[in-house]
Amino acid sequence: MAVRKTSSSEEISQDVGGQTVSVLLPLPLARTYDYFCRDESVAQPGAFVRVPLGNRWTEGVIWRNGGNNVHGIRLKAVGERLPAPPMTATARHFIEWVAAYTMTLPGAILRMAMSVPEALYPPPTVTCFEIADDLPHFRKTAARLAIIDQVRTAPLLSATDLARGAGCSPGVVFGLADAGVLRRVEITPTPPPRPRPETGSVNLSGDQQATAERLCNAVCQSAFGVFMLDGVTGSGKTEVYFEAVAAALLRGRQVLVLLPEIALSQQWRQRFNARFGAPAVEWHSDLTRATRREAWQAVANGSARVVVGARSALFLPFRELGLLVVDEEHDAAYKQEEGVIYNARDMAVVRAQFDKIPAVLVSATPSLETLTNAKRGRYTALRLTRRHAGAALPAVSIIDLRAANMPAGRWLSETMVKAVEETLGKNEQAMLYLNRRGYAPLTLCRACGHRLGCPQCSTWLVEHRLVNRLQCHHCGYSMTPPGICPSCRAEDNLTACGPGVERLAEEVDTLFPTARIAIAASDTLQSPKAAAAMIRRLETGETDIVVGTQIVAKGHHFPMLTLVGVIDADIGLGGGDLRAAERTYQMLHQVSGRAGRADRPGRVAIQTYLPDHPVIAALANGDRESFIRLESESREAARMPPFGRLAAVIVSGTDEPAVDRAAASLGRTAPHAGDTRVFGPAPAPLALLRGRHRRRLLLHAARDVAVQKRIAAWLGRARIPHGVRIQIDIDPYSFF
DNA sequence: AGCACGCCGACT
DNA sequence: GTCGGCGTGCTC
Repeated sequence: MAVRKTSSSEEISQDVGGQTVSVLLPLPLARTYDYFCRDESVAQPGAFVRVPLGNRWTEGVIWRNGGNNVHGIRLKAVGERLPAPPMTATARHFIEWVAAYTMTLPGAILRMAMSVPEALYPPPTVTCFEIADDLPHFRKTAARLAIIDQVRTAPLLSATDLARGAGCSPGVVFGLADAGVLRRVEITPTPPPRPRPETGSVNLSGDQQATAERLCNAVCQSAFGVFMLDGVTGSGKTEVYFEAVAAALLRGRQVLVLLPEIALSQQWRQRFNARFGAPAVEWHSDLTRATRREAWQAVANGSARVVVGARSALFLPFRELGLLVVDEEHDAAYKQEEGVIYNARDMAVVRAQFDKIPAVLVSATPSLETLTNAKRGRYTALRLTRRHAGAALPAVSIIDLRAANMPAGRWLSETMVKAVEETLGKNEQAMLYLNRRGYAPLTLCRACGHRLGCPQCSTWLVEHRLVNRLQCHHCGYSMTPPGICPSCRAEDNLTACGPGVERLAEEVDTLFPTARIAIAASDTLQSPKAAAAMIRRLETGETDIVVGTQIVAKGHHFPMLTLVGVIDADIGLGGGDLRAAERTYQMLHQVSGRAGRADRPGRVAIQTYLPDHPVIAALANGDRESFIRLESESREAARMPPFGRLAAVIVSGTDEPAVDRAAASLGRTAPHAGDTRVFGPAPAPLALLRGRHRRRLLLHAARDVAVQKRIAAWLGRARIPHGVRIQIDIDPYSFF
């Protein structure tokens, strides 16, 4: 068989032996690219391969045998097959499904599944040391003896680790190795320790036990099914689903637990370690490159049995997934708003369906979507209604700010101040919740009324006094607060408007000068270490009052924390957001759950100008059911999700008139079938973001309409000018 | 996503 | 006279 050499050595003509394969590349390309494959053993669908592309090389996945019948292109040959285990057919179908659903290119989804390209190659080895068989004579120094002692107690450690343990420099280790006392051994990364299902099993109450058994049965049947685990704060939801995790482990299956904010889940980790005697493998964006590679490989080779991760963990290369848990399933953090726009909770259900395994959606305040699916019988509802150890739910009181006559620049009403005083008087702790970072959300000029906005986004700059900056919370922009008004040049007339947690802490400090106050916000607790330290100070009683944003609402229990004060319950209730009421309810319910967990009864005080709002009323009466019914009825009447479907088409670009023209043109050609309507174009939630102007069209359809087809047909007719980008957001969340 | 090619401003 | 800015276009 003649191989015709071409100009480039990897190019090859199609008429020689071997076969053509379609390779999906982790790039935003419209379709798979064809390559020539000489070796039958390489041409396996799912195999990770290295292929030439232009003048470079890239990794990809053989998507199928046989090509696209491209004409006039000289196919290049697959370079090599990579040693990573091949992608399962299930994973490939999942990628295609997500691409079709989100209306993005399959390559963009594959990129999420191949986020660590170096993990496709053999892991680098680490040089470790053990004692040589025949010890030569050598000079015995204190440091050398300390190292030898280390090697005897813990063999096969790296030079760095041995040196750290012996309290000397790694050079000593190399010296001993050169002297023939130690032998070098090349070690591949040690697999993560295995969680043991039998380690710390706990005594579950009757209804906890019954619920756990339902989940365990589902795990053992290895069939698709979705469970809504709906339980009040403190009802032991985590312990219950841990039993299902144990069941999956016993059956030799992998488990994925999704958490909305993994970096701040110290308490979850502690509970997992206590129950299983080993940590879960973590996956989130803050991992270092090396840790990411190890984690990816551990998942792919099966040594990672339980993974706890943020939404992107859904695209890890599990081979034998047996259970998928979405904790805090209602949390908006599951919605990815940039790049590929998807909701990890919904995609988790789809992945469970492809893998034929149970998915458990866990929350104390399930989303209306999940509640409705349970009501329709698509999901199995499991409810835990009792707080364990008999802890009572906190008493909720409403503070009507209309009657409080709040002086300007003050945000704690007299009633709230008294509640904090009483709490501190009993040597208990208080949490004041205000979902606004920084010192003040707005800076304005008293002389001319000018407001300081971000030059690249349609947002106000937020003052962060602790770091003396004005910051945009949507792009990286920040500036030093100017002494004069940029508009009218008036001096010393810029004034902070409204409170953020920093300003609230200032007020608290003047009111309670002896109290020890902590500020907890995502920007004051950037690292998991800082967060852990803040939590520890609360646990040990070194903090009396914590002033925090939603970061404090997540599941931490502090036995001495008995008062939760909500400073402004009305943030987020205004505006036209479809889920404003639902989200506010979920947030305030969650933060309320921080009050009084052990034997001390908790109380919650909520400041509001809208005491009659259904959300506030539901919180005051502890009546979730009527709130949900009301919310559900109003959504159903408007045919809004989950009783109808929404999809947003976002038109963006730097050239504002061009964006407007493109958006208007899409508006004119929009589909208006009987069951479909398009609203807009209107300025998008952020009309200017990072220098790009944004317009939005909103497609509203009946629940059974495949909106993707409608949108594809609509956009297929449109001519989109250069420089204008179209993004599609199926099931949009944010409406501001 | 990279990376190259291509046409207009400040340097040796 | 060149070096280089990033705009647009292609990669089997």
